[in-house]
Parts: sequence; structure tokens; C-alpha cells
Amino acid sequence: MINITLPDHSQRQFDQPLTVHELAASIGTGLAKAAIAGRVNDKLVDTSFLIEKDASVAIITEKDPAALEVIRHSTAHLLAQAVKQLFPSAQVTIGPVIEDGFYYDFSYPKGFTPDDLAAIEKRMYELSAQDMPVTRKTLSRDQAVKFFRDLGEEYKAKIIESIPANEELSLYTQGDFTDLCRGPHVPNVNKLKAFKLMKLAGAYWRGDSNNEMLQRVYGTAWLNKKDLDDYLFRLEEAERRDHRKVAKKLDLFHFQEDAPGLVFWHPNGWAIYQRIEQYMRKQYQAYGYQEINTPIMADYSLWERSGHADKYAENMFNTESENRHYAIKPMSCPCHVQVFNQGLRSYRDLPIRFAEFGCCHRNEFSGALHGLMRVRGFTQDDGHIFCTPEQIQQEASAFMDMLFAVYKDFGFTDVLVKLSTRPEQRVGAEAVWDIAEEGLRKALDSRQMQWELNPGDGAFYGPKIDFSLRDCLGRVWQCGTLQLDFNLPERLGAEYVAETSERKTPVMLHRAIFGSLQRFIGILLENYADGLPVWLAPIQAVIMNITDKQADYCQTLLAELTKNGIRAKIDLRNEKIGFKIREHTIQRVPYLLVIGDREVETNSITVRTREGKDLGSMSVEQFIKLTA
RNA sequence: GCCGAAGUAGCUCAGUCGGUAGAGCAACGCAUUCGUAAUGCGUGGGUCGGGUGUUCGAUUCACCUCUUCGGCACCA
Repeated sequence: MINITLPDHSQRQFDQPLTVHELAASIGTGLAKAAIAGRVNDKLVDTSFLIEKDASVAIITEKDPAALEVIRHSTAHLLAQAVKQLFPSAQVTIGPVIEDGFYYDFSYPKGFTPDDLAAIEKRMYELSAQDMPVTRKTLSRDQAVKFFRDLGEEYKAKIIESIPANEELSLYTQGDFTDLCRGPHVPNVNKLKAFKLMKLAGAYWRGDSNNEMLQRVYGTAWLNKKDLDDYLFRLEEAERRDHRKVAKKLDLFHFQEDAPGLVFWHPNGWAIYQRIEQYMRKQYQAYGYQEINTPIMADYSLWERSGHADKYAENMFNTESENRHYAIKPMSCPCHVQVFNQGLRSYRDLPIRFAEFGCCHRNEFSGALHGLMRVRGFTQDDGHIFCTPEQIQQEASAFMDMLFAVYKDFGFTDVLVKLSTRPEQRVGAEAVWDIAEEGLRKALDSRQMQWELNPGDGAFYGPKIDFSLRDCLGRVWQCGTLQLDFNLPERLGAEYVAETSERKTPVMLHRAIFGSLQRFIGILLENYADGLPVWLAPIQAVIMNITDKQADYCQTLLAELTKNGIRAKIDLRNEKIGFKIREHTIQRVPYLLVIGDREVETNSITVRTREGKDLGSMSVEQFIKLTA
């Protein structure tokens, strides 16, 4: 007798073993038809899975989130089947599920073309229109290796060989196609109804750039056509928000061939940049930092002493003059230690907090460049705190106060926090690691928030906390960081005099909130699409006259607003008011000020927002208050 | 750096199976003086990313190169 518990806690008894599908059928034919997979004792299985002993079982239908994963995985197999039919010489490798879809890597030296992609997708739809069951069987490892070798599938054979010998392997077959897979899969390919192949890309075999480049096909798959269309719409939305597009539309910055990965800021873009830098400068003052500025390049020997020449050389730009070799700074920390080292420091001076809008250059691989998100020249909101091990906790805590306040001011409240602790390879005494990790942990625990532990993921020179923002499209951007460093101060000879008159090496905290100002602006632009908050908008208000008669009044108004620190612009063009409103609405100027005879007579302004809302007439003073 | 795609007017894009290019918007000029998302008419604008080759002739074909886009790898 087998006793099966269903999700509603009801129980059913059966005389003999039965499959998930049979169980579903015993509950209802509709359920049997809708079954995509099963969950037996919390393990996802095929509908063909044979239940042999007492278990709690759920039938997975479209309503269960797990269904989508199964469907995506099966769609990857469908892709492989179509490819093998159309391109028999292609070899299959792996085809996992990823966010919103799946991919499959093929070895196919000729490479697929976009036309091939369309043909493959067409074949996939032809196959899924058939009534083609997906069946599972198991083989021993050696049998499986032989099976795939005989098919000429060398990569599959290699994958299997890397699986422990005693493990049983499962193979899934649909029509003429068989793939090694852990499963589970849909019972029939006709369950696959809404998918689309998205793009082609190269990918290294086993993710190693020394290996052969495989052909990766990306696809997306959904429960139904509507979900697929929604997804494609979301992609369009993300594309619309692309910061590179927004930059063109709003005339913020540009790139050109002469300076790959380096930004040419235009007046509007630089206004945003300046606004952010000035904002952060104020925060530095409020949180007890001293702003400094250090050279953009330094003799190569400094980078040898700091260790960058050893570990970071290929990312550094170099230059030469009068037989001296210089490197352009990729980060500011070694220079900050030089400032610390001027004069003898006492324990009474600590902590010392230096901040710099550090202009850094890194020679990123050409293929890594990506708008403002990955550039070769950027500004770090770089700061270094020199303190004693005992001060780590309070400094970490104060830093997080600052960080969360700053993120909140920019509208980011969903922040992911990760603590990474000591790795295998490390420098520094165990006792110092203990204090450091404990300090960070306590600083985290003292706040009402969730954080995640990444054991062993710290840098060789110290533990760290990373902070990531989630934007309005749900994308995650790592921005802030707090890294403890026991190594660099020692290498560069930083010292202070302790209470006991001994010379001691301070701990150094590397910290950033934006990371790169350029990248942070990119994130802001995509998060707000083009409607930046009023305080960040390059132009906050446009004054528009209705006819020439009001031009003088408009000029007076402009002077008045400018005097009060509002970034205003004037539009006296001989155009209809509707035309001007349309133009500046598209430019996402927060406030549109309409000036006609009525406003001149009553010494007022009429305000319309970029959202099209009419705020009515008000005095200049009222408007200044509104904007501030 | 690797794989794939792309580069034509300020922007978005069309085009030429080899005979030096076109639209819409923008810009400029003239008329219009107008009350909340496009007034009308007219004008100018391009070494078709750069180089080399094939050809009577290359924006078009071939090769090289740069840049950009999508991935991979990288991001001590």
C-alpha cells in the first residue's frame, strides 16, 4: 500500500506503484492533461516518475512557478533537436535555464548566421506542433559515454566523463533526438508553445578563454503567447531607457573613435555630473572626511611598491618622459597613503578620513566597454579611512549611515548587502582578521536589514562588504563597497605612534558609494528613464512667451530665477505655445512656464509639468519655493 | 582579447544585383504674433567609419583596420 499526501494535505492510497501522471489522472483528466512535471518530497520529477513508496506529491501545472523552469529547459532541448536536424555536423554541449530563458552552446566552427537562427526557430515550432513524447531512461556512465561517442558527440562524452563514475545518468529522448540531462522535462514537446530565439553569441567551452569558442544561441520561453509578448515589451522598454539613447536625446555626452571608452561631456550632462559631485562634497563634509587631490600619474616604481605593477599591470596605461616610466593611476589608494605618510601621525589623529574625486584610468579590454557603464576613464568617489583595528566597527557603521542616506537621496531604497570573509590565500595576522570580520559583522547586525554572507570571497588583503542597488526594472548594480586592507599600508610604510610609543601600521578602509560617477549617472538615467528628479535635472524650468510682447518680462523672470539658483532657460522663439510645450516636454524639463499678457499684468507665472499637469498661476516666490 | 552583427546628412533610417545617394525629423531663411504635445512655404547639408586591392569606374565586391552593438572572458 502506498500512501500519497497531496498539497492540500488530503491523502490517497494505492495498491501498487504509480507514475505522477497516473496520480494526476486519478484526480482528474483535466489535471492529467495540464501536468508538466511533479514534485515528490520536494524534488522536481518528470510526470513519468514512478512513485514506489509513501510520499508527498504535487502535480506541477502552469500555475506553479517551477513549470516555467521546466518549460525553458525543455525548450533548450527542442532547440538542440532542431539544430541537429538542420546542421547534423554541429555538436551539442550544454543548455541551461537562465533568467527569462535559456541558451544552448553548440560546437559548430562554421558559425550560425541570423538567417540560420530564423530557420532553427521555424523548425522548433514545426517540431512542437507534433505530438512527440519526451521519454527518460537511465544508463551507467560508461554506457552513456559510449552512446554519445558513437553519435560523434565528443563534448557530451567529455561532460559525462567528468561526472563521478558511480552516478546514474539520465537520457531524454524526443523523436530522433537524445540528450544527457538531469531533467525533469515536459512529457511532450507540444507543451512548448511560446518561445523565441533571441541572439547568437560566442562562448568559451567550459567558460575558459583558452578553450574553443562555441556558438551560443540564446532563447526565451514562456507559458503562453501573452507572457512572451509582455517580456518582449519589457525588453523594448529597457531599450528605450538605454542611457546611450537618452544621452543623445537630451544632449548629455558623446563618445567618439579617437578616445574609446572616454566620455565627452556636453553642458547638459556635465550639469548632472556637477550636481552629483557637489552633493557628495557636502556629504563628505557632513561625515567628517577631508577632501584631497592626488596626481593622475606617478612613477612606475610607486606602482611596484604598491603591488599594482604585479597584479594589475595589464590594466594600466603607461607613459614615458625623459627616460622615466610613469603609469596613469587606476585607483587612488597608493596616493592616499602618500598623503597619510606626510608627517608623523599619532593614535590621537585616527581615524583619518581622506576623500577624493579620483580621476582614474583603466585599460579595459576593448570588448568590455559599454557606454557609461564600463569606461576607461572615470571618477571614483574614492575614500580611505586610516584607523586602528578597534575602530573598524564604528567606522564601518558610520560609513553605512552615509551610504544608505546617499542612496535614499537618489531614490534607491532596495539595497543588497554582501559580506565576504577571509579567503584561503591571504595576508595579515589571524587575530586582525578576527577583529575585522567581527567588526563588520557587528556593524551589519546593528542595523535593521538583511545581509548575505559570502564565506571565503574576501580579497587577499582583507574582508569586504559590497552594496548593490536594485533599479526600477529590477536590475541589480553593484555600486558601493567597503574593503578592509591590512596589506597596502604596510607595503607603503604607513605608520602611527600608539599610546605605548610603538610604531604601528594602521588598517586602511577603501570605501566608495557611487563606485564610478560615470557609471552611477548611467544607472540614474536608466532608472529614471529621462525624467531625472528636479534637483538633478540639467534644466529645471523653461520660460516661454506666447507672443513677442512678453519677451522683456520673460528676461526679467529668467534673471530672477537664475539669481535664486534655479537652472532656467528661456524660449522666445516665434513659435506657437503648443509647439514649444511639446518640444520641452519631450526634453523632459520638469517645469514649463507659460507667459502671456495675463501673467505680465498680474506679475505671475503659469506652471505646467512635464507630465502634462497644470499647476495654475503662482508668484515667482511660490515657484522658487516649489523648485528648491 | 575572443565569437557574431553593424557603421550612409545633426538624429532615425531607406538605397545602389558596380555608373559618386534619398526620406522624415532637426537646422537655416521668409511669412505668421498665435494660451498648453507638431503653422505654412522655401533653402542648405553627406570623401556612404578609415586604408589597400580588383575594375574604365567602388558607397556597393575582396582584404586589412578602427569604432560601436550583443554575448563570452575580464572586473587584483
